[in-house]
Amino acid sequence: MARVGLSTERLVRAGAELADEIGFEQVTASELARRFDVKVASLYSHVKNSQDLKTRITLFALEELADRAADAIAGRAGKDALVAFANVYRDYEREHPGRAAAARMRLDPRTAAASAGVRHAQMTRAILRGYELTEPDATHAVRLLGSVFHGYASLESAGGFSHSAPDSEETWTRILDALDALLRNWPTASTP
Amino acid sequence: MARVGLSTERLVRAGAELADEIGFEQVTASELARRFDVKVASLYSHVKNSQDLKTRITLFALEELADRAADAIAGRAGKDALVAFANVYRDYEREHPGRAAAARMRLDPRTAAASAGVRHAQMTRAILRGYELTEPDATHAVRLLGSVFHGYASLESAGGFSHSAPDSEETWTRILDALDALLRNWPTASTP
DNA sequence: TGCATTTACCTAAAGCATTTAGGCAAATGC
DNA sequence: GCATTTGCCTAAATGCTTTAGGTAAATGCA
Repeated sequence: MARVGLSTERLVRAGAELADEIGFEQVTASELARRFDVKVASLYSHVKNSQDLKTRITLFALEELADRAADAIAGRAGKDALVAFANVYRDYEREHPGRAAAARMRLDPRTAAASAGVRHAQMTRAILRGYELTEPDATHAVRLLGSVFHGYASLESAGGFSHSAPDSEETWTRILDALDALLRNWPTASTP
Repeated sequence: MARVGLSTERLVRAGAELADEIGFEQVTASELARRFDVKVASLYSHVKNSQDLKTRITLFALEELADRAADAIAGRAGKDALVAFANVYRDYEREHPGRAAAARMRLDPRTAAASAGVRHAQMTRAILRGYELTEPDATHAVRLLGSVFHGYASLESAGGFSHSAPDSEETWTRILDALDALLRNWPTASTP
């Protein structure tokens, strides 16, 4: 019985690739075992169960995404940083749709708190250094940006903006313009 | 053999309730059959398959949500309409988390085009009548609002904003203030 | 090198969800 | 009151998940 050389690491990476190919929801232990030409039960020495596998793929995607974002914002500030940062999310969605879907998966609070998710929030806050926001407005803005990036990627990948003018590319640019303008001129109080 | 009185309609409604109780992802034909105290195979006279059931729950949720939104914006305009409209989404998420998750499920393009999803887009556009936006800016703004509502609900339900100050309620209010300000002052061109 | 231990993958089996085929009894229509 | 339709059934195949226990390959140490 030849050994294939399974490991948690290899399973997670292969799982991420599989997600990009067939969709994150479709990633199963069975399919993954098939890819490695191995019996399903063999995976259970490396991952606790199917849920554990998916969680690890999510954590992997969050890390990868955070690394890319960190690269993108290094040496940039203001709108330049905002655009570079935002484009990381959008590009990741296009390049790795399965991993991006994984990155949107709900994690239990403890796992989430120990994930690269916190790096994402920190980087978003760093972007805001280029704008003059003080607490608690900075936090509100972090949450707004997170919502927009998350929501836009999700809707766009669901095909929400395709087959209608103007094209999604154009909208994305204009949304970033709008967010930049908003951050430079964040309203201080409710204006009914 | 007593007849329970299954129908597609009843299955979908019960499926929606089940989703709110145990989560949309956890809704299965088996669990639904259990609720009706009926054998699983019996469901297959009323829905094509498990995917069909989920799709119908999604369509149902989209309709219900669109009806609520229509009620909310009737007789309102400007920021008043924007806030009422946005709150429908947020309240629905809290009141019916499973249905809200269903409403976020990816539909195939043909099904989506025939769904209440188009009403949502139309209503969002109607909201913008209170602001002075011309095409293509109105479309960009529709997409931005969709992204924010979608993204915020998704992140909030995933617990993204809990256990940290300021509370989510406060952020939501301030985000709506910000969106209102942005729509009243939508940037016309790129401002580097 | 030779043997013991650990490790990696295996077979077997049970549990549960999905789906189809075919049957019987209850409801419906004439 | 009988024929037809309809609703729910049983039975069975398929596939994914998970655990238990076995065997052979790799590793380590004398």
